Amino acid sequence: MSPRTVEQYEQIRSEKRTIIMNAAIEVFAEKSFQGASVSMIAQKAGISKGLLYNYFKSKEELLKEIIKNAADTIYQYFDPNHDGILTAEEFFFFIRKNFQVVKENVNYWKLYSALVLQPSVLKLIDHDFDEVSANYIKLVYDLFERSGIEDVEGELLLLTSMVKGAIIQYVAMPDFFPIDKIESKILEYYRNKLSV
Amino acid sequence: MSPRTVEQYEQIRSEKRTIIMNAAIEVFAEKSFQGASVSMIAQKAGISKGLLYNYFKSKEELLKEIIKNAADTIYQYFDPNHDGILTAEEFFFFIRKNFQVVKENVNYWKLYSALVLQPSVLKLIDHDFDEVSANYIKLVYDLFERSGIEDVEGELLLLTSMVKGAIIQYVAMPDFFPIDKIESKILEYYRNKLSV
Amino acid sequence: MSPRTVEQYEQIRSEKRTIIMNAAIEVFAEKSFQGASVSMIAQKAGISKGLLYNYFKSKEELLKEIIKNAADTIYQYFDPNHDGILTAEEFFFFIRKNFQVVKENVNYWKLYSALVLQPSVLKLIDHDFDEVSANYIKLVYDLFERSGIEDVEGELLLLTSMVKGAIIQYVAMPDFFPIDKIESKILEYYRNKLSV
Amino acid sequence: MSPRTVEQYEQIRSEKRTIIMNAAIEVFAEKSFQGASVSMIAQKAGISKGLLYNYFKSKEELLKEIIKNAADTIYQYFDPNHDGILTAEEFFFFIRKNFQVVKENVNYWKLYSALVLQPSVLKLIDHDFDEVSANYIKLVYDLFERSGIEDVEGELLLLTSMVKGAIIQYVAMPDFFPIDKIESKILEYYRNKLSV
DNA sequence: AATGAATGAGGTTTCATTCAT
DNA sequence: CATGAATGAAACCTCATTCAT
Repeated sequence: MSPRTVEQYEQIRSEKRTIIMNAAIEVFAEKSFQGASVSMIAQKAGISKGLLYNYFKSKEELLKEIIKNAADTIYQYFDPNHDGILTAEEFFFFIRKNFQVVKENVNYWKLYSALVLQPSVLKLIDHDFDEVSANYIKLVYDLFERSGIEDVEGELLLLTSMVKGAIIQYVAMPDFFPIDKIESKILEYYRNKLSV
Repeated sequence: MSPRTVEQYEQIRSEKRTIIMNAAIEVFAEKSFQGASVSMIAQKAGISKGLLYNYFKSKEELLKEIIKNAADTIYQYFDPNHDGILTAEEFFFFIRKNFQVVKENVNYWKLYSALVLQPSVLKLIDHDFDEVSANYIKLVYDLFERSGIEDVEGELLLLTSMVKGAIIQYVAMPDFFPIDKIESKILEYYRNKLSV
Repeated sequence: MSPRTVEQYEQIRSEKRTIIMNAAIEVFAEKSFQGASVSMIAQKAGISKGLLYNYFKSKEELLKEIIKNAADTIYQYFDPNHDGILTAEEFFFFIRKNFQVVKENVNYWKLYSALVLQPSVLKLIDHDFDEVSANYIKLVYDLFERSGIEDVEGELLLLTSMVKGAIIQYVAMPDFFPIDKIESKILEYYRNKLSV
Repeated sequence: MSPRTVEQYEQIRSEKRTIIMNAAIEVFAEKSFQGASVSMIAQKAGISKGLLYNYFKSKEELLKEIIKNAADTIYQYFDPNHDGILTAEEFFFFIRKNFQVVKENVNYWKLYSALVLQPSVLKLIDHDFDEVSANYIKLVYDLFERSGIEDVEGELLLLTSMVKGAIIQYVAMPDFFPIDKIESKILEYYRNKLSV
């Protein structure tokens, strides 16, 4: 009958936050940020609307936290060794990792892809990850240059287009789009280009 | 002040419909279907809410009509000569036309791209165009096969990914993404493949 | 069947605004700003909650408009002739007018008196009227000085206290507090002081 | 670590009750009864919401207890010697005490003044003190009569108005309103009237 | 005695849609 | 054809209160 300890409370909060955020990712992905209601999210999370507001001070805040949380997770995956050099091997690893992360978080990426197209919501979210992303692009740029590729900028555009196009088609129809096949195809393309 | 003829009336109606639909495309693209209010659309179209409902019986209907109308327009562009054969030249024309259409209707494609990611809204709209699209893919398939390309399916996946990836990046940031450059790059890629 | 003219719409809006504001004054006076719900106000005004928001963009805004509107009305009563001189006669008239205005707008003054005690709400409202009020006090100050009153500041404090005390007691219990009697008493007090 | 005695427990409870009530007075004065949340009060008291409900069974109950507690305290100050006679000296003492009590409990009086204007909340609270108050008025009435004052009722109205007006102005702006000056002024007024 | 997670009713606000004019 | 006032359902959010620990 003694009251819960601070640790117990913290664990409850942390676990419930995760439950809510996961529920929200699902509903946002299905209905879009604006189309999803807080009631739906609470219901999917198995809690009352009121409690959701105990954990997140608004629907907007909930979205921000989801993005922030995902960004933090992805940082870890992609933070390259900071020697400033990206080898061809690392590049292939990066591509594969990229697809793996998407496959493991389809709903998150669906949500994120929709946000990218929605300026009015996009401006709500932090863009810390943009910098990491830009750094990575820079490393790939250097790799392409070192590998004797002529039109480096064009090749980078092609890379981002292929990858983003594959991801968008996959998250739009995860049960039908053959993501593994396109992944192989992209890797194959670069195997030739980077003439390992 | 002679009374207007039936034709005149119909033309007026048709023009106003277009004005409303264009306003709606803009607002939908900016705010998403759910985030856009009928008031905003009416205001942007320069008419009253009531009149909007005179032309479209609901917000949903308005969306459907936009999609249908765009599909009709695009039919015209892409309906190939029905001889069942797509030449390499026609293929290149098709790619170029594709990008041109996107560049001329950025907001429409932004809206459409967002819809593709939103199953709950997507199911509202007609999918007549899907068939045309599938036919076209079939023609490209045949062309690739005829051209001695080995992994035809993989190559098709790569094509749709590159194009969709380019489009999505462009509509997300039309002022910054170098769409012409990626267009050239894609064309170049197929110039090699199709060994014209 | 022809649509309403702009004038007709303006009249409707103007009349309904007044109806809503009057309903709100009553409910605010009875329940306080925070204790009054928009539903109550709409019900008392005989309209739907939604319509209220067509006229006032928030409950706060409604309060502000009430205060502003009242201030404007009261300006007219009290704007003195701008010769910068207040005669004893004018002073008596001012006191009487003051009480009359309160008696004719009990609920408004009840609301206003409560607001004065509530800093968190008070800061929402404009204080344009404060200046007019300060000017008036200045004129009374001069009158008292001209009339040979010794402790002018003390006498001013006494004046505002008597008047405000009378008003507060009256608005708290309008059916029981003998406002006319206290009014006479105050006037009598100054008749002696100003030895007309 | 000997177990606490019943007395110790009760003292602890009593002290905590006081802490909570003081916190509540502050928050009620700042935000009004309806605008203050139980969370704010608990936070200001430095305890949890749950514990607050251990001491007071509802927000309403907390308000009632505050009023009751204050009334009890004030009884002590003002319960006159029960000989049924109020001397002029005692009257002056009463006035001074009155202002002193207000100055020492600004927030309580601010809260109380706001309540007086709010019938819907006012009816929640006990009005035991009203009787004491009425008795006191009676004693003052007698004093005025004995002192040869002509319009006794009018003079009583003036008295309550002056005092309440001074208090209300003071509690509305305690840092600016010169309460000591108006206190002297009122005392002076009665020194003349009661021709001591 | 003490905590804060949890609820649910009810508050404020928005908006698709209808309708009198 | 055209207006915008009006509605009502449903959205977001708050908060007094309860309860397991």
